[in-house]
Amino acid sequence: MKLQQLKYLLAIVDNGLNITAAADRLYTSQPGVSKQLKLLEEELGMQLFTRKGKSLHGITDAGAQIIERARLIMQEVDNIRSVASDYYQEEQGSLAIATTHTQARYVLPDVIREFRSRYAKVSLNLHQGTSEQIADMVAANEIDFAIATGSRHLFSSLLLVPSYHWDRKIIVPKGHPLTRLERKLTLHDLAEFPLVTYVFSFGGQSSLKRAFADQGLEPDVVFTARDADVIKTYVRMGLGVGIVASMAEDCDDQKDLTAIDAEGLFPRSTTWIGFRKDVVLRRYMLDFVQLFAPHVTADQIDKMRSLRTQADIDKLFRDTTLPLRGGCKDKASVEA
Amino acid sequence: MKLQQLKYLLAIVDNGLNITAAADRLYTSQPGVSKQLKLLEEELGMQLFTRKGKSLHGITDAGAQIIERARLIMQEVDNIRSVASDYYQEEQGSLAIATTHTQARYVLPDVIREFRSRYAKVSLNLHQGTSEQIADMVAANEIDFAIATGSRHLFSSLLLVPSYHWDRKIIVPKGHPLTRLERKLTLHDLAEFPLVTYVFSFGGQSSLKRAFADQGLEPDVVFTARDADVIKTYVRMGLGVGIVASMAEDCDDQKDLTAIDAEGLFPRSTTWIGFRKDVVLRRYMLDFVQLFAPHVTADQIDKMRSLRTQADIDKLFRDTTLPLRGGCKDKASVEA
DNA sequence: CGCGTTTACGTCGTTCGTAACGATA
DNA sequence: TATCGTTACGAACGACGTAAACGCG
Repeated sequence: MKLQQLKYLLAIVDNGLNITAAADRLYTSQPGVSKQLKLLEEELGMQLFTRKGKSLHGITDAGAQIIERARLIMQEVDNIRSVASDYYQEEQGSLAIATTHTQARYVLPDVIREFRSRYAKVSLNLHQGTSEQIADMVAANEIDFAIATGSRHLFSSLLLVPSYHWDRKIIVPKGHPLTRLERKLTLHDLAEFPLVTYVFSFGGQSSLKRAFADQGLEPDVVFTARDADVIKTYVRMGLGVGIVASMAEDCDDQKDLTAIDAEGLFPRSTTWIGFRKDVVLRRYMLDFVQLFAPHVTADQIDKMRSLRTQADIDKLFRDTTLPLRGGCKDKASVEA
Repeated sequence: MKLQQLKYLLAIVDNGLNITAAADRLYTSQPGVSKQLKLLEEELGMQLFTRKGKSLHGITDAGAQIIERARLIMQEVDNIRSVASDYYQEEQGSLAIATTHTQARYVLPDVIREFRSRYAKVSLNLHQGTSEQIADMVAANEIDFAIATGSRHLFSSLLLVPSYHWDRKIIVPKGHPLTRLERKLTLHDLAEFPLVTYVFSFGGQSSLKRAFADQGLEPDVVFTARDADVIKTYVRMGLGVGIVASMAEDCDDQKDLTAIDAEGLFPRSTTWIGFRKDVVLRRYMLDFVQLFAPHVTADQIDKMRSLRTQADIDKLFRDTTLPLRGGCKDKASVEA
């Protein structure tokens, strides 16, 4: 048995049992891949795949178990390389992050600026998508970190570190009736207006819709989008009242928009950063987590290296209070 | 990186960082091993070992992590072979069992006879030793199953399946005063006589000594041995009263010895069979467990394949009542 | 006949064992 | 000088890629 045979095996599986496609992906010749598979099957004394003529057509029961273990092996091979690289070239490597628009647009810029200044040689890859798309990238082992809100059920193969809380903000054009409200805004007030908010992808059941329903209200959602910038654009057009994540409030918006704090109106959300249980975290990766979730102590970061279950993580952060993230830092002008 | 390099690496570590010894163990040349280590270190870009002159003298920090992962990889390689072998040659393989004398001499013969008749082609290796020696064999990954009583703290890397309970039996020469006792035997009665029993290797603190101490008694242990046959021999010589595991009562003993049930005098013991968490169990191994612990159902056996923590095992057997093992099957004659 | 796999074969790089050399205590 | 590791080198082996054949739809 050779590591290369296992690598080829996984490539075949990951390319729909098409040896030619696997060979292309591996930048090698098709007969070579074919031969190594044959050799592996001969050594193990069994067929890993069922055949239909010459083509591979399915995976045998034992084959499935073997493939699973082969994945584990290749993962550990990567981990060995990681440990070694971390040792002799702390500063070099790559970091792939998958996240949603809100994080990528409003939260990560500061984090990434700081990270880049510290690790100029680490190449960064930011992948953006819905929670489901992020989960797919996780499953394909294409990313190092996933950052999202809620949707924990989609990410059971990751360890999730809770990073911060956030509330919603109501975005309206300047001079909108809601800005003249003397008292605290209520859901009833909101239900009076057409609403513009996120496509309900995160959190499964929309916590937003439920908040209205709990008060017997049915909101008039006239438009949904996946990102706050689009929502704001339509709010500017007067299409309706925007409901966005508090981080999505931009200081620049204040020229023509007013953000109203919606703290308490909707359940508070928690954003987490997650990484695969079975992957070695390099130094710069740990530092990234700490930059993203600054409340995490150096001690906690070091302990994370060895933890392998979500229960361990939960225990580690049990007594930690998460920060609450707002949007525009210039508080005075927001109030004005 | 090649699997062979990892294999060589582990051989070096397991032979006290002596490359020559590792090469001998691997049935290959010393320069070959040396070279592959060099290549591995070059590929990883770091030293796995510290050197003193040319000799290896220690393991670097990162090296230790890498060695650990290499072990995992080689284990999974073995597991892949196991899965394959189980698939195409159910009947062939080997089975190494480490256990104490009592099991090997009195309990396993029946189990192994049955096992051999079912799997004639599986080569059996029975290793005998104290709990500590068994633990060493487990650590060296030399055995498939460990069977012992108590001593759970020594076997945290194994999953332990509780198999049966047993009490002690008191062994005396025929016509001994204790055989003429009209009432139930007590510890006070026993404390009157010199005692012959096991070396206190299993269970750490001797539960036997404690039982006496709890009643303010100090037993006069005149002789200890590691196995019941030796104890019986000395009981026959009139050295003292023997205290042995109930399984150690042999029907043949009745010619010149009398066994007295000591149920209730000492805490009941539980014998378990354990296997490494990280090893694939082959069909014949599962069958062996079932032969050894017949109260385990086929369903439970199948589930064991996927369980990986002791808590899972405990849960699986929570509602199972263990059998109580005695010695000589011919009850009537024992009473006589 | 197109698609995908297997077979055949020449080339090239790697591994292996032997033998000689080097370093250490 | 005994022990242990490295270097050197020729032989054997294995992996790779190209070209051609095969089997299936």
